[in-house]
Amino acid sequence: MSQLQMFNSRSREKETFKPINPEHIGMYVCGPTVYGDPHLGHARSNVSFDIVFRYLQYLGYKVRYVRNITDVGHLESDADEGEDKVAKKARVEKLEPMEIVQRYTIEYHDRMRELNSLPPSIEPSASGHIIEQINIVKKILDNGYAYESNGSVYFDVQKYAKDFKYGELSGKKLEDMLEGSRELEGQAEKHSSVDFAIWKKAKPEHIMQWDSPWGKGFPGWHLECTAMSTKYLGNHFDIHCGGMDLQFPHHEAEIAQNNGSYGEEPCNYWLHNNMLTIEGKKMGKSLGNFITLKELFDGDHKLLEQPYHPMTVRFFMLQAHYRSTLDFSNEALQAAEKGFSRLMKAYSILEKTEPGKESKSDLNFEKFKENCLSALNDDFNTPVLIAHLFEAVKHINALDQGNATLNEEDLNQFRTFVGDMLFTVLGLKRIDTDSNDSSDLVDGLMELIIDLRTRAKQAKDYDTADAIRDRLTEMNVQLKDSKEGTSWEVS
RNA sequence: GGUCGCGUGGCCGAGUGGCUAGGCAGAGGUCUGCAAAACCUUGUACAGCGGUUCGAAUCCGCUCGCGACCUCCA
Repeated sequence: MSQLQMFNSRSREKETFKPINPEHIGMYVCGPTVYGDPHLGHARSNVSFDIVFRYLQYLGYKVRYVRNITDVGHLESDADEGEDKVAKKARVEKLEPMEIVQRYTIEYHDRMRELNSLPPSIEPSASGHIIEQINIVKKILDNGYAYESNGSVYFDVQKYAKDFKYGELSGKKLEDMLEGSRELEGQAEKHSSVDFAIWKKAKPEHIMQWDSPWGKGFPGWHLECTAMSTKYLGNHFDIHCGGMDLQFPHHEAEIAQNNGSYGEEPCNYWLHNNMLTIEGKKMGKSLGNFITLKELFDGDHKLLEQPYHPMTVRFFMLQAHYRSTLDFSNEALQAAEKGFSRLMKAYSILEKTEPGKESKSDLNFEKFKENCLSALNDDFNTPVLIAHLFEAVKHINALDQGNATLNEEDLNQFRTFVGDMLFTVLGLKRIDTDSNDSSDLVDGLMELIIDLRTRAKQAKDYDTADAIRDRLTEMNVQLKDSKEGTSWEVS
């Protein structure tokens, strides 16, 4: 059996995963800044690392999954200038900042639940860890890697770079960064353009501010993750995840802060998911082409031809590798919708399949299982896993059509394993599209209609039979004739 | 401008020196009164030009095209 390998952004290589503790794993994911509706990009990141969480658990590890809520400190525009995102939204909406935070945190949770992502073990918020953040600032100051300037505290990148390596994660060279930048006239708070704020002085009118040794202020954006990851996972843990766009400056700053305060890097493995594109362009706030999950699920956006079920969206994302860019289009999502439906129908058949006396099938279960797990072990390669599961669909259909049989033991292990892959690891779940969610009355009426049509057919009154079918089609009710009889589905 | 990545069949998307990716669409078939659905079978490919090699979509070089980060974003 292959070992779990993951692509470590830190080394730019796939590495065999070796946990710090043989049983327990610490995993930190950069969560959302809760100042707006969760969008497709949030879903991609969330689903990508939900798979990591799920698979590690499937392998038997006990995983502490910490994912933060950023509710203060994340500034608009330039790294250390501009307004706090949450505060700005609060001003625009004429609400308390914490009302904004509450609203969008709930939105995020609701959407992620619809995507069937598991909640993290701990979900700390930045504003709830001000004391911890102040303590880290103190440590960094004590170690000499930061300086106070006019009530703010800045990380001294050039001094830090003398003792540690800076820029390795994102492949940046400090000289290049210094060369390419110019000092801002009259804004000499920062000694250098490459320095970043770890504590920011608050203007009197700033709504969110706390007392600190340096006066009233608020923490720098990068600091929260250092404070909360070290608090809940220790100074050095296993896996840190986030979007590729966070690699610089956010994660680079985290490494610097961790080194600058505790003298060691935060984690062994850095995992980054790639961006989602819309018509080949990155989806982004500034481009105005982002689609919120609510719009996607409701079909309420000018780019959308129809609503897409959260499970379709999840499956669509899992059909691409998390480190590849994924291009969004109606065509691609509709293809995913059909493929997903086929996969789920096959599992339903597998559930109902009766065991035979002996096994007569082309299925090589051990090989199939190994293929599936090898795919996951190869840096969580869900598209390859899904390809193998579609191979299983062929075997399942063969069982259904009597072209193959499995004895009870073989059938059970096959069914259990396929179910584990689909539901436990990939986190998919079935969509009820057939008569399951309709009322007894509708079921009864449909039974009556189908019976009348069947009688018409038996009497060779095809005009009536076709009229019934056409009228139902107009109402989006599809009749499906088969040897066993006629069933129906709302399309 | 600097740094990095990508270009696979009608569409999406794996693979990364020789061995079928897969899904959707298309084509053919089974079933059916017909159709749909379902199931089975199946064609088309590695941006271009050179090079390395017994052999390259896969390695190297160049060209073209696209994108990302460097500035808020998952």
